[in-house]
Order: sequence, then structure tokens, then C-alpha cells
Amino acid sequence: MVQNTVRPRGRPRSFDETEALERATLVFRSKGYDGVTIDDLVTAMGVGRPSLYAVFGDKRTIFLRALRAYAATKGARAAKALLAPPALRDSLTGFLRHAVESATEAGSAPGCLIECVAPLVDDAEVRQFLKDAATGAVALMERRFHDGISAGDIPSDFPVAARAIQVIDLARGLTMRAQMGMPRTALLQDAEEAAELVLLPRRENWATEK
Amino acid sequence: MVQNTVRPRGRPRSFDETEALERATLVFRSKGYDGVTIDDLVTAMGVGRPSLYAVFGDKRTIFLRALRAYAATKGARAAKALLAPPALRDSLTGFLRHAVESATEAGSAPGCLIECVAPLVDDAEVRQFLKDAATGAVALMERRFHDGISAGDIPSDFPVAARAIQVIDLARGLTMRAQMGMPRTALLQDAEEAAELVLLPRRENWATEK
DNA sequence: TCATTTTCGAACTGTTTGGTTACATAATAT
DNA sequence: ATATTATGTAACCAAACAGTTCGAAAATGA
Repeated sequence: MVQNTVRPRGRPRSFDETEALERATLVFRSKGYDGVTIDDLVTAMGVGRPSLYAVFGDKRTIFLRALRAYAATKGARAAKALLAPPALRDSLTGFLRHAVESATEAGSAPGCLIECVAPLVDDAEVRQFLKDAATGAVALMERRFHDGISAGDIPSDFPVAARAIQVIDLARGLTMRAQMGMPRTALLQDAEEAAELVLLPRRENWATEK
Repeated sequence: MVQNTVRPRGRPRSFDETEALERATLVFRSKGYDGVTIDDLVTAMGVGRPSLYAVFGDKRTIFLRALRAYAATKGARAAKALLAPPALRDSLTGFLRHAVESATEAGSAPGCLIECVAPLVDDAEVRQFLKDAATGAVALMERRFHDGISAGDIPSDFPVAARAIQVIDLARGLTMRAQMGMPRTALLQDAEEAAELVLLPRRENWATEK
């Protein structure tokens, strides 16, 4: 956070660029994409109308930037929740609990920019971004499962690929219910039980126990 | 489909009310709620602008009617898919497969009016409807699990409540992925594996096997 | 102090939108 | 035939909207 670049010549900006983007994110989360007008963004971001266009571009561009920033920070936190705990079980509960907490945090509309509003945006670039984000999430989850196999938390015949997809899908379900207004407490409970579910061993293979 | 009511006096309607609603449903599914203009509905429904307001009301009313009709037919089919098969396993795969097929059917935008677009509509009545629909779905799923216990498909200590929620959440995840453009074939595979997952027996109770 | 650079607030413009009205036309029952 | 009901087209209006322009103001370097 050091001011290591030489001050530009003219009048400095009266707003922080990243904070303005966060404000925009809040607006998009609460009103969707098509429901947001430029005036909504102007008032929420605290940036003058002409400055908005000059600095951020039009609504579509602003949404893309907000989406990328949102995905970066949220993805980082989710990855941390998933990779930090040594026990696989704690990783899964942490990941799912984080999904719920992020989707029900006070001070912003419930839901998730990536999983609830972005999928409805009719834009090729947004769609591609979502696709990449989804495959990335599954890949990360698979890695965590593989580490769990190495650590002996789950058997080596654990169906990694299928379960990774299922964890993400369960998180999606929790997030959508958050968007629908379901209270955090209930969702946290369900997150716990979802983690338990996806850790269940595969149907008993009658041949070898180990 | 019998014309059992006496014909009203004047010129008959040139459009079928329910079919016009289905057309409206397609529009809402492909463009969301806020993204739809009255002109979109006018052209898609094949109803003149004044007739549209006279017969259906404004956009909000049209959406509510479309949502209710959509929920009725889709709910009926889902219930049938769930309750018809005698084996619980077939019920679950049927239910989840139906969710995928409905969300990826040709001739309409992928996704689901109830699970993808309605949750973003900022309207108290819509929210209440979604809440009721969600609890109804879970209740139905619980009933099916209880029947499965009676039939001996699952043990009597099967965690019915948790698993019912999880099936619905997994269906939500599949549906959202359909909305994001994931191909039907992959989702059908995942539906199969999801059904397998939620049928797994609870962690071995060391005490009694049965 | 003065010139330079950038931001900011307000106003402006052409377009889109929602909702309504007016009127001529068409199809039915009586 | 006549009354009745509904349709289609077109036009209308006020409000909202996206995007731009303009001049004033602010902060900096010289």
C-alpha cells in the first residue's frame, strides 16, 4: 500500500477505484444486471457520471471488472478455506461454510455475483469467464481430494472427480437458497451435513476392504 | 379438453391464453425478468399491445402467471418422475434426470424459470412463491424417502431430512450448470452419480448392522 | 503567481420504455 | 340485420435511460 508512483500532474481522484468497484458489485448483487441503471452506479459508486464513463467504461465493462475482482477475492478466500486445514473434513466444512457465509454476509444482498446473477447475463465474455471459473473450482476440489488420499483421510478408490463436482453443486444449491432468503443458520447446518455426505465411502466393494 | 362452457358473446380470441403464457415463459427464461420489455412480450406472445394489458396485465402480473403455470406443469412432471417408479433408486435418477432434461430442452433457453431467474426478481410475492415451492419440493422428497424405508430400499435410520435437502440442492446445482451452458450429456451423467451419492448409507453405525 | 492537467456537477440530446387512447375491423349470438 | 365483444394498428405521452458536452473548480508543477 505504498505510494511508490509519482503523483500524476492534475487534480487527484476523489474516489478509490477498487472501492468504487466494490460498491458496484453490491449494486449488481442486489439488482441483477439488467435491473441496474447507470444512475444506480453513479450514486452508489460516488463517481460522477462523466468520470464513470471515462474511468470505467459502460455498464457491461463495469460489470466485467466487478465480476473479475469479485471472483479474485472470493476465489482466494475459498481456496484458503479449502487448502488451509490439514484434515480433509475440515477443508470441506470450511469451504461450504465459507460459501454460505459469503452468500449471507450482512451489508449486502444475499446471494452470489458469480453463481446467481452472472449466469443470467447474456454476454459471451461473461459466459466464458463463468465456465473457466467453474472448471477451476472443480479442479481445485479434485486436488484437495487427492491430497486427502495421500494423507489417508479417504481411501484411494475415492471417486474424486464425481465428488468434486458434487461438492461444487451442493455449494451452488446452498448459495441459491441464500439468494432466496433462507437464513444463514439453517444453511450452515446444511453445509455441515453436505460435507459429511460427500465424504461417505463408495458403496462397499465386496471384494477387498483395503 | 371439451368446450363445456357456453361461448361468450362477441368475437372469440385469436390466441390461446395458456399458449401465450408459455411463449412469455420462453421469453423470461431467455432474457431474465428485467431484461424483458413489453414489446418483447407483445411480439413473442402474438398478442396486441392493448390486448396484452387488458387480458394479462402488466409485466409483473404476466411473470407471476407464467411462473405459476410453469411451476404447476414442471412440478407435476417432477412429482411423477419421483413417485412413479417403485424402486427408490429409479425415483431419484428419474427426478434428477428430469431436472436436467427440463433445463436443457431444445427450443428454449437453458436453465429454469424457478431456480435461475425467479430468485433474482425483487418482488415479495415471487419470493413467497419460491419459498413455498422449495419447502414443497423437500417435503415431497422426504415422503419418497419414507416410502423407500417402508419398502426396504433404505435402512430405517436413513437421514431423510438431510438427504431430501441435498437432493434438491444437487438438482439446483445441475440446473445452474445447465443455465451456464453445460451440455446435457455431461449433466445427465452427473445426475446419475448424484442419485448414487444421496443413497449411500449413513456412516457405519458400529453397533448394529440391521 | 501562473499555467497545466484532471475531476466534477449540471445540463443536454436522442432513444427507449411502459402504459393508454382512439378507431376501424372482424367474428359471434340473438 | 343488429347488438356485442374482441381484435389489430397506430399513435400518443410522460418518464426513464444511455451517453456526451460544457464550463467551473481543484490540485499540482513550475
